[in-house]
Amino acid sequence: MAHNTKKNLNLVFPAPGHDHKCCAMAALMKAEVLCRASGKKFTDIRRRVLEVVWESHAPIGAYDILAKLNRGGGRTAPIAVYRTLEFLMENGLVHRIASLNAFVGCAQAGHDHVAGFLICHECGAAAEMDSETLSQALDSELAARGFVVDSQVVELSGTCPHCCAG
Amino acid sequence: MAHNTKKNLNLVFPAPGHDHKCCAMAALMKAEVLCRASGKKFTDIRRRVLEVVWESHAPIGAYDILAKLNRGGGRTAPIAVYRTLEFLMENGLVHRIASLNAFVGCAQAGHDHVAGFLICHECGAAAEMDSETLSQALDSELAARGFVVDSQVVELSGTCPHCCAG
DNA sequence: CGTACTAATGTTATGTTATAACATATTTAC
DNA sequence: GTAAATATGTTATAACATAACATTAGTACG
Repeated sequence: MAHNTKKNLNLVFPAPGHDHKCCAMAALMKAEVLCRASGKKFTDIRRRVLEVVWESHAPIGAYDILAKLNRGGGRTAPIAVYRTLEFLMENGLVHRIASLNAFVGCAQAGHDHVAGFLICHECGAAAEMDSETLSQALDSELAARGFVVDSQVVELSGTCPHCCAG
Repeated sequence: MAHNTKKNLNLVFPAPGHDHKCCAMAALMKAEVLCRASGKKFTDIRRRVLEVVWESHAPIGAYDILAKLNRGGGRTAPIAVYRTLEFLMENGLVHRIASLNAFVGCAQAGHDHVAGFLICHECGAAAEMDSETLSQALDSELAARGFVVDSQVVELSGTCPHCCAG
């Protein structure tokens, strides 16, 4: 079996000087639209957690999210953050990065994809790697050997293009 | 670029009724040999932790290891387990499974490989997947796009052949 | 041998990540 | 408007991991 992965590795690391407000804004609007479409409630805390997650492209820990929510005197509890993250993950708005115990905004919300991640340990940013073809090929190879995959964690750490150049 | 992954996915889930004593024994002997060869000390606690890890093919948490070390009245502290696991990982005798916060014996100690894991959520067993070719291909595709990989976490969960059959 | 050095382990405390259990409030459907 | 479902609040604790420093056990070399 031959396959060319080139066209499928749809990987995008945002440039250092990009207009990040746009990323965040777009993500929030999309979240709102998606929730509305599926009858889910995009409540205040859900919006605020997602805003915090989208403050950068680097995965952020639950307790760091908590601290940001509570900057200025809030009293939100850890469990509230975890519950909210669970909701956001179930609805494809956030991903968990197991190797970092951290969370990152989903760059392709609404696409119902299986994502892998590239994590730059220089700038901290994580990019989704959309390698559906590769992953499907692997899964079917495995299935042929009797192992049926139903979830995956693929997290590659290294240096991103911008930091390589930097 | 074409590549056939078939011959490289060297994946082995031990059968339910296999003689596990042999697995454990072999792993311990190999550890001893490797340590001797590299001038590292295979001390008592290192041996005992590795024994516990090899009690099964299912990844085990650090605190579960601790509990087993202390069954019968020991007073080993958590840090001792973590230090020991660090040593065992540095020396290629144990792997960490990030998605489970758990540790598993290395099935190919001494080979200096980059491993991925298949984890069965029926029986709990984890098998190393030796897909050097696949991984190298992916890494070079990524390098071509400017991302230089230097470590990876690949953990696929699903149902193993024995549990599929069972 | 013995002493200085390094590696390994012990001890105590604490930091970090995540969830359980139950109460209250808000929304939705009828 | 009330019951049911959903969402959030409150308190406590479980589970995972490391920091800082003391002590012990090997090793190297005079």
